[in-house]
Amino acid sequence: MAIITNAPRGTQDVLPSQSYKWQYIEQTALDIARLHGFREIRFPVFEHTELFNRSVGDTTDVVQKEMYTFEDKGGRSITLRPEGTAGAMRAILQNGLLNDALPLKASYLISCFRYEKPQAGRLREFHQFGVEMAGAGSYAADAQVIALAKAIFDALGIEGLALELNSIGCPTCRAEYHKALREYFAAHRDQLCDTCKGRLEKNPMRILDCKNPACAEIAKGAPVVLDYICDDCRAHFEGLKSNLDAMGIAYTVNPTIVRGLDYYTRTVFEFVTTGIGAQGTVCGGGRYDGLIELLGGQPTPSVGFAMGLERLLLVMEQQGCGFAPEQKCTMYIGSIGAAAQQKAAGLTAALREEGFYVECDAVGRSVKAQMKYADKLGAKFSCILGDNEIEAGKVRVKRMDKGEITEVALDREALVQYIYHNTIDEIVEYDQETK
RNA sequence: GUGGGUAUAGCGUAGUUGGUUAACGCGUCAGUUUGUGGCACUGAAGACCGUGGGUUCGAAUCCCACUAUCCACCCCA
Repeated sequence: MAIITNAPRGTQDVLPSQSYKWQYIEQTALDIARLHGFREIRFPVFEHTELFNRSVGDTTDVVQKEMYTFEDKGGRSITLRPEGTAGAMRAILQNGLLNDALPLKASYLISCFRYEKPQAGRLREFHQFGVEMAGAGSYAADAQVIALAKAIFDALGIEGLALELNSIGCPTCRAEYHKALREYFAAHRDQLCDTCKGRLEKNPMRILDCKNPACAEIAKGAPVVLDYICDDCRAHFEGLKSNLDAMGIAYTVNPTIVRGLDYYTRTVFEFVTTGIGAQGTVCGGGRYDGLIELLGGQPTPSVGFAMGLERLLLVMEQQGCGFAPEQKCTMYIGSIGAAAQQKAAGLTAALREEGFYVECDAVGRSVKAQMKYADKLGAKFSCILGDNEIEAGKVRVKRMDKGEITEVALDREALVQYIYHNTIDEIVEYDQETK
């Protein structure tokens, strides 16, 4: 079969047999966030390019080489969102949401686009769940946001994610630190890799993150941010740590976490795993106290995180986590002949109104083939309607797992009663299991 | 952007000293006597062997290029 074209590079289809996993993850994240007071916000897939240049930072890799940017027919420069925070914050500002009681708490479930080389856990179109908490500058807000991420992982049954924490200070003390770093690395300039030589001027903190063995070795002796942050930033960081301790959330301080987006200040954190390949960051976030002001609003401190849904799914599959199982067909109503087909269609519609998942023949198959199909659907019950049944007003309903056949009156209420009585045991069992 | 692996029906695979109709499993569809699934059996559909060049009498098989995909670097979720 000749297909016109394949899906674009780095994109992925989610097939009907897999979509329930996505629905489960999405619903769980949304629900848990709701318990923490975060309500969903939706905003455009594309924004003015300027928004990302300004907020994400025009020296970052994301902006410099990974954005899907194009000119629309009105001559505007438009960019497919490479992340969620910029758009969410823009929407929050534009709609005046910060005029209500603060903090403003919002969650989002979005697709993002980055022109990168695809790899395990890295796609060109990928999906994120994230939250923003604006108007709360306290370390307590950081702790709550981190606790929410943790709660979502727990609810999904994910284990063993390591929380790594760092503070990169505020713009004032970070300038001090940059200076110290430049001095240190300048002394080792010859041993640095080429990219790091470039980073020396633009963003020396990135050198700390370099995987090149030579750079990593030099970085070991480099000044540590935490030694340079100002008293306020230090107090914030210490407060966060003790708050996490109080909540029983384990973490390690990792001074090399830097984050690739410019808007971060003070707290930065990641939840990482080693089980799904090289792209082990499942969730990343931090504080961005200057972002709203940068976008033209009043100075408003904010925190948030984003988690990669594809990576979350990889971790869950790797760990054998359960997903809410797909709903199986409750009843298959087969038929022989046109009159019976009509009757079956009517009954099917009626039982669907009752909230049952019911199927009937749409192909015109033989009785035997219809039964096979019912079996493939995993139908709990089946029956076959023909002239005899219509005349007698009764139908033989088969319970597929046991093969038992019961004669039931051919009407909506009788069938509902039958289904109810034959599934009540399972409902009770299920309730007991979930208690 | 830089490396390395891979590319044969929907899925998973076989197919080397290059030689006629490209094989197998799963899946799909139909049937195995009259209106009842799972097992078994029979049969059918389904492949321009990634694309384009080249070598050769002859290429799924050898060579080159391209593309896609996977993994890693990089970057990040």
